[in-house]
This record gives sequence, structure tokens and C-alpha cells, in this order.
Amino acid sequence: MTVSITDVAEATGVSASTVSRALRGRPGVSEEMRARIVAAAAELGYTASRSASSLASGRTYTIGVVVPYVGRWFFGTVLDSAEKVFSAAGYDVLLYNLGSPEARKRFFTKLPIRKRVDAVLSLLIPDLEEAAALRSLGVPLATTVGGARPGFTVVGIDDRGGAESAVRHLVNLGHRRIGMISGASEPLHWTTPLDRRQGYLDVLADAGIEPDPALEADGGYTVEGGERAMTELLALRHPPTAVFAQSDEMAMGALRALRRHRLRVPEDVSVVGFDDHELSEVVGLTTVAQPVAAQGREAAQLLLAWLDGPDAGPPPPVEMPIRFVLRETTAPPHTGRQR
Amino acid sequence: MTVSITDVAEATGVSASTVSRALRGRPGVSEEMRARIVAAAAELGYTASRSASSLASGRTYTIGVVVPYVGRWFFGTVLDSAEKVFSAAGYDVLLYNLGSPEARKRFFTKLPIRKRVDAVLSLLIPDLEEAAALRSLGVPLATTVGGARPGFTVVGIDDRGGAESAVRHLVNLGHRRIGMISGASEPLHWTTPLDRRQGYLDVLADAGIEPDPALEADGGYTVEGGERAMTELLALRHPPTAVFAQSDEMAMGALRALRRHRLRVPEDVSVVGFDDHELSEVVGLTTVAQPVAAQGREAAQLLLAWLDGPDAGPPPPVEMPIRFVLRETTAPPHTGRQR
DNA sequence: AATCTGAACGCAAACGCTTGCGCAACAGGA
DNA sequence: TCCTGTTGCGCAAGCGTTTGCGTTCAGATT
Repeated sequence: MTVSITDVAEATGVSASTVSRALRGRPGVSEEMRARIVAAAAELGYTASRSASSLASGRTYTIGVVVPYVGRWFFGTVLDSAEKVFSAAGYDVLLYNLGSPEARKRFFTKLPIRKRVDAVLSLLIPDLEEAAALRSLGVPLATTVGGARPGFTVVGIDDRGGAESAVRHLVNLGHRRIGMISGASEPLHWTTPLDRRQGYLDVLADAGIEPDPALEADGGYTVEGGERAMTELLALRHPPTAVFAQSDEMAMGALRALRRHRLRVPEDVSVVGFDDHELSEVVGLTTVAQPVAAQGREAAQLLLAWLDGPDAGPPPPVEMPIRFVLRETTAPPHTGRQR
Repeated sequence: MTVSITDVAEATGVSASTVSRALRGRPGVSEEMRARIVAAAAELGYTASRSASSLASGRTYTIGVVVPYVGRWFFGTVLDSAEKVFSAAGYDVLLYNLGSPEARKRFFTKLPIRKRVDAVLSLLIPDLEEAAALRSLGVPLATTVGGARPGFTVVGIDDRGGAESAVRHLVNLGHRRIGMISGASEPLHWTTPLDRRQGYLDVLADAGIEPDPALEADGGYTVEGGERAMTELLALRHPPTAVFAQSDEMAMGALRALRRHRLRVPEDVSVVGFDDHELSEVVGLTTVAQPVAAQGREAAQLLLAWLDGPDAGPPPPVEMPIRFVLRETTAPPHTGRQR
């Protein structure tokens, strides 16, 4: 049926071992013979069976990538860039989309990934048990989302500093009542919301502004959540004159809520986001940009390097640069009375 | 090291064959014995090696998904929903991201997917050679993007009808100069741009409007392309009073261009898109919605069904419903003079 | 009591590759 | 001429499953 290694061995008049060595560039084959074998393989359209070779060698040439939700821009973008690095290096990518709790549980109990991958890139924050399960695989581990765990190499950004620059911008414009749309209800082990919140609090403290718990609303890191959160903030007796959304998606939800309330941005309310979503430029959202694709690339490269020289533990964490991006959703506070 | 089937066999005092049968629910094992084996396997934390089992059985329990660009909303969403179906059915997903021409060529010449998957879902339009290469794999094939090829089962939408409803809406509002932002330069084998264009032309003809080639601009199905295209249209001596963008992403680019030109939407120019991107609601874009996630699910299910009953060729094509969504970017034409 | 019938399980041969080791053949040095 | 390396290749033993077939044995059938 399909052509196997012995077929090309027979076609060349050598043994299967030699074919194997020749095709993988292993020493012990004369250049002339190698050329003949390569030619024969090409002609027959031979490709080694991955199952067989990984059974025999233990190497799978496959990387597992686990993500909470492929459809979201951030994860899709990281996955996209990481996959390119992997496939360029000859690795395949096994994707696990663990959005629902059931899928997640199924994955971590059955660990279908076991013996199937040489390394894993996790774009979701494993809790302690899950992290242990991943470590039990005995392969290099990496992540691009806040919340380092022992055994993982992590590439990320300065969330706190980023939040600071966003909020400082609002303060500099003259805002005093600054709301925040956060992700308080996010999984505990995800440190990003905490770090960004800390940046927010830092700047307020620095500016001598008393933080008001009522000005923090939970947006769950989604567009709809952001819309709900903004709506809550607007219902306050003294609504904020500016809000810092911990993600651009929530910021967009906020913009939508503001439009619904017939409030102008930035004249009535300023909004600043975080991430620099691909569509943020389209809506003119002021935000702090993080190099999402670059993070995926970096993490992938770290994993590959780790695989090549499995000398020791995980490489040290990498922090990628961020950049404040001024667009059109921020301005000095409205000086008249609100609404 | 890691536990193998013989370990659980010894632990239970039976042969490996029995363990294999027991764990996979094959007949020939008493219920009592099966229970003992399952318990032992659970305790030892045993999972069958995929490489070994697929080498022995020929089944890989893996589906290949090839996509042009995971980061784009449409593909990410389809992938997301399809993956859920596959993994729920016990299949893993092997992802191939073929954005760049090099990656694409590498994939189709080396066919790393060969012998690794039981079926493939293609979200990119293969040209004739590529389609042949995929067919040579001898596994079920499916696609969710226009441009059916023999041997593929396809799930899609009525692109032409969708475009018609969008453009008819503009006509009904009273527009006569209706521009279109298309994807003329897209790969030849992708029929979507053609079908959507045909819908546009149909309605114009129906309304007795002479189509003006100058009103068609290429947006390449990207945000930036849409912005460029809209800019071109605005530079016309007689710019359109409304534009139909063949995708929401291009529509958003158009909105951006309009904002840059200080034109109001919909007062000065109406815009209607196609797809119902997740952020279209945020920007209030009038569009025609297609069930993207549902298409991924459907395609995945078709593949699984095909795998279960490999009686014949591909199942018949499935057409999913579309729906016109009226939002805030369309209105009757400005009656005064433009600008 | 002899025979037959399933059910439950073990044997052993694949599956298609990788790899340590062995063995010619040949080259160069003494 | 003999010895010591090298080079180039084949042998065969795995890798961890699956599966066709054979065996055993308890119970049913004559």
C-alpha cells in the first residue's frame, strides 16, 4: 500500500538501517549512497511513519500547545507565531483547546499528550495540580502568560509597569476619578490581573488619590464583561471621568456601553486599554501595546533551544518590551458638570 | 520509567492482550476482570502510547487541521469549535498554520501529515495540485471555505444570497452609488469573493443600476486593505454614498478611513459588512451574520461520521443559514451635497 | 458419559522504524 | 607482510501496542 522504509531499501539495494541513517543525515553512510537513497525515496514518495519512528526513538518531533480559547485574539496570535517557529524547525503542533472545564479536566486526568510530545507550550495558567501533571511528562515546559510555575520557562511582560504608564497618562491629563475594569474573577493563579491592578494602585498612591473600591468593576476579560462593568461604573453616584481597562477587549466593551449611554469619548469619558488588540487602532483606542506575536515566537524558540541542549532546567524568564500608544480615546476631563 | 501495558498486565496477573481489550472496551473480557484492569490502570496512571497503538492499529485518532492564519478571527473561531468536537470524541488535533508561501510549500511537498492523521479539515483553499496531494493521503477530507474540490465534504453558506441581502438593504435605503470592497486579488480557487461579488451585481441589475467598475476596490480581506480601498473610493470624483465590504474586517478598515476623512457614518456614508465578526457589534456595524463556530462544529461532525462509516465518498455539502443584522452604520443617503 | 459450545483469556506475530554492535573491506604506517 | 584504524554497511533486538488464532474450561446438549 503506502511505501515503507524497506521499499526504498530494496529499491536501492541496501538495508533499512542504511536508509534510515541516510535520510536523517546520520553518519555512517557514504555521500554517494546517501544521494542514491534520497533520490529513490523522493521518487517513491516515501515519508517515514511518525508513529513508528517515535516509538523506536522516543522522539516525537511534536510540540503540545495548550490554550484556553483559540478564538480569542491574544491566544490565536501567540499560537500563530509559535506554530511558525515550530514547523520551520520540523516540529508538528498538537493543539489542545481547553476552554470548557470538562475539556480541561479530561485533558489533565487522561493526559492524552503523554508520550506524544517533546515539549509543551501552555497558554493557560495551570493550577498547582495541573502544573504537576505537566511536569510529570518530563519534557520542557513554557508559558507566555503571567503566573510562573516552577519548571516552566516563562516569557512575559511588565504588567505592573504597563498599567502604571496607562494610569499615569490619565492622571497627567488631570483625571482624579479613575475607574478600573479588571478581571477579579479570573482564575486565582493568573497573576496578570493582580499585577495590572497593582500598577493602577501605585499610580493613584503616587498622585495622592485615595483609591475608591467602588471604582473597580469586574469585566472578566471579555467584551461583554467590559460592557457590563462600564455600565456599573456609569450607574455610580459619582461616575469616573476616565477608566483604565485591563484589556483592550474590555475597553471595547466599555466603549460600547458609553455609546449606548450617549456619552462621547474622550470628551465625556476617557478610556485606556491594555494589549493593543489588532482592532484597537481601528477604534482609535489609547492603550499599552505588548508584542504578542513576538512572545509566541520567543517562547517557541526557548523551548527548541531547551530541547537541543537538555543540560539543565528551564531557561530564565524573558521580559518583552511594552509601549504606551496614544490614540484618540483619552483627553483631559470634561470641565463642566457630568452628563 | 513510564508505565506500559505490561506493567498493568503484571499488576493484574493477566496478559497484555487482555489489558488492551479491557481498556478499549473490546469484547472477550469478563466484566469483573475489566473492572480490575481498569482499576489497576487508573492506579498506575497508565495511558496507552499513541505511537505504539497507532503503529499497531493503523488508526491515529488524530485529525489534521490546516489553516492559513490561526490569528484571524474567522479561522480561530472555526478551529476552536472544531477542536472541541474532535477532542470530545477522543481525537487529537494536529495544527498546520500555512500562512506563508514557504510554509505552504513545505507542507504540501513533505506532507508531514502523512500517516499521522485519520482525517483532515482544511480551512484554506487548496489549488488543484494541493487538493490532489491531500486526496493522496487516503483519508476523509473536509473544508469550511468556499471552493469545493472533488473528494472534499464542504460546509458553507450562501455567499451570493448574503451579499444580495446586504446590498439590497442599501438599495432599499435609497442608495444608488454603492461601492464594494472586495478581495479580487485573493487566490483564484477561493470562490467566496466571486460569489459575494455576484450577489452585489445581481442586486444592482435588479434595481436598474448600472455597475461602475470604479466603485469596486480591492481590500484583500484585511483591515488595512479595507482602509486603503475605502480611501481609494473616497478619492473618486463621485464617491459612493454607501459601500458593501465583503468582510467585516475590511468594513472596519473602511470605518477607520472614513473617520480619518472626518466623514460621519452613517450620515455621510453607509457601510455594511459581511461575517458578523465578534467585534462588529462593538462598533455597531450592520452586516450579514454567518454562523462561524457552527460551521466548524458541523464540519468536524461530518468528518467523524465519515470516519465511522467509511462506506462511500464524502457526505453531501451542507449550507448553513445566514442572517442580515441591522445595526448602526447604514442610513438613507445624505440628501445635501457630499462633504 | 461423551460431545459440543461459547466465553475468557494467552501466544505470538505483526506494525515500521531506530540503533548498538559486529564485520568486511580498505587505507596507511611500521 | 602484518597490524591498526576507519569507513560503510548489515543484523537483529527492541519500542509498546493490536489482533488473529489457539487453548482452556465450565456448563449445556445428546
